[in-house]
Amino acid sequence: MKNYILQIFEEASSKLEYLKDINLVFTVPNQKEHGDYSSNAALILAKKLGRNPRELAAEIISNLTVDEKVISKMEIAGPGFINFYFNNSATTEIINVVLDQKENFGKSEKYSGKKAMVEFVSANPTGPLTVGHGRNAVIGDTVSNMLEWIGYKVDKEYYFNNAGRQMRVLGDSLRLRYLQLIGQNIDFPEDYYQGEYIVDIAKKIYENDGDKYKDEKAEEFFKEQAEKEIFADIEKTLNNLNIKMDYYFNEYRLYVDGRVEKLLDLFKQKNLSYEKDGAVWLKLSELGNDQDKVIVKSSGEPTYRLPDIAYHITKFERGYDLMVDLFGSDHNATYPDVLAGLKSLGYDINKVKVLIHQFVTIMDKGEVVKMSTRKANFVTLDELMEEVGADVVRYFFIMRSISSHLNFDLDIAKKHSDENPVFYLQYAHARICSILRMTEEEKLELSVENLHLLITEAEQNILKKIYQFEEEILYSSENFEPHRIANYLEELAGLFHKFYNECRIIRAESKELSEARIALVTAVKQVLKNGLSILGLSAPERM
RNA sequence: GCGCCCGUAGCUCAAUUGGAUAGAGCAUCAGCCUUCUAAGCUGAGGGUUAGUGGUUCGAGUCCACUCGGGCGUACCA
Repeated sequence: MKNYILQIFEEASSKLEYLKDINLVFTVPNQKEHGDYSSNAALILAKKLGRNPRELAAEIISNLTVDEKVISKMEIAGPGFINFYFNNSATTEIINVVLDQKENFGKSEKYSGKKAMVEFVSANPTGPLTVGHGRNAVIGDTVSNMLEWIGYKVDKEYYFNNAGRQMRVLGDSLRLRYLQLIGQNIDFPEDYYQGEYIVDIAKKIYENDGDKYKDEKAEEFFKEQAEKEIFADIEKTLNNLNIKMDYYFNEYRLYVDGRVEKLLDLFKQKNLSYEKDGAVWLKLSELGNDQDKVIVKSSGEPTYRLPDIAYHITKFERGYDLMVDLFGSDHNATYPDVLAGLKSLGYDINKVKVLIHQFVTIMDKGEVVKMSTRKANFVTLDELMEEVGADVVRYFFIMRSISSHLNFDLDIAKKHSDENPVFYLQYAHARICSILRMTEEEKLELSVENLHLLITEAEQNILKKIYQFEEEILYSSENFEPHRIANYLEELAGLFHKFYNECRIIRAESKELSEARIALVTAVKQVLKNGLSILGLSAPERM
């Protein structure tokens, strides 16, 4: 429908040159009395051209050539909006489209042929994924799905670092737990990893090999064991969340391949770095940032900036048209340095989209739970999923805009309550499945022969909503706003539930109407299913 | 101090380049199942969009300042 209006505006623009000067936007008005779609073009042009907006609106309307079978009415309203009203017979056409395209309905080709990478989770293997990581994981996976729906070929990548002090402390934490286990009296330092999972790994080693490693001096063995076990655990958690990474990228590789060293040379060569106090600094202040930052410490060890820039260079070299980085807000100070570094080397940083999501606040029994992997007072994602299920967890994490803080109330989530919005969506799907099972028994069949019978307000509202599906996905995806899809689905489910309460499907006024309504609810079912799959949720046939 | 994000109904949150009368869910109250799943539907109450000023035909949205909260502000990542 929107495309139709856009088309007639484009036709008119050959006569009205000024229509080419603005970005045409058609919105669905809040008030039903304001029509099905609305344009504010005349208002915007009025300012530009210094003319009366209502006059302009009249001029635009008189230059639009419309098919009366599609649009029943156009009118000027308020200060100069142009409102469009659609014919009922035109709206039912969407049912045929849905039934024809099935699981592809809503997809767009706009970015087909383009490659995107979404880098997310990227937690170092120092402990199980927590609820805190969950939001990152779910947003990243959903954004990946969305980009695929608008045509991108998407790779999902997990970047990690298994070197450095963090990991040494981790390895040593495991070693001490192991020694405790075989009977040695050892003080466990306070600033070591306190989590029970370390003890579990130690037990596993002990059960397999006894005290074989009691004299193991090298930290390497324990570090490797810890990393291996923790990574296996992380992958299992992601798998439980229905997330499959395409690649795991180890920062270490950047050193082995000599990329870090090469980059350092390049900065030096381009006179973008200098030495001071025994460290190497990047001239970020010359590149428009606040201050210069260290890229190699006086100890000779690079800071994260150097490998991070080198890592992003590999992304460019791998030919991605779009690179999405997803971080929690605790990283919001780091990425400008990386981007500035890339830009100084001539890379097009418009291709890099950095998404920052705000933190999850965990509420338990009315109190805020402070999270720290080191101190081990966290709730793991697995624990949460065991209590409420993966669908609920996924939904909770994307139902709010990513720039909003998210309150995760464990008490409510654990209740497995009927009030949960996920169930509302899934219930609509299950309800339709149930109806369709019964129509079979009643020997009623789907038919698109009499769709013109779908004239009630409840039916028309559903049809218009379905029309908006593709544009909603496109808008949400281009703007990286997964929560909008959840909102859309809640609205569609709501319109269906309302329809269900007002209209009979089996034993409607006529057999023809029944069969047209079967076509309608089959279409709704398909759209719900498609939307749920973008969100990575199941579409149950029974509840 | 400085940077980023946020402040909308009792609570959790929505709200297409700035658009028309700011919407949902929960909670509260009142209704709807001998008829396709009541995990549903209908109705009621609930708001100076933190505050002040500005920009304009029009501001929850943009600008300035104030207040309040989160995250940063490392030779940690």
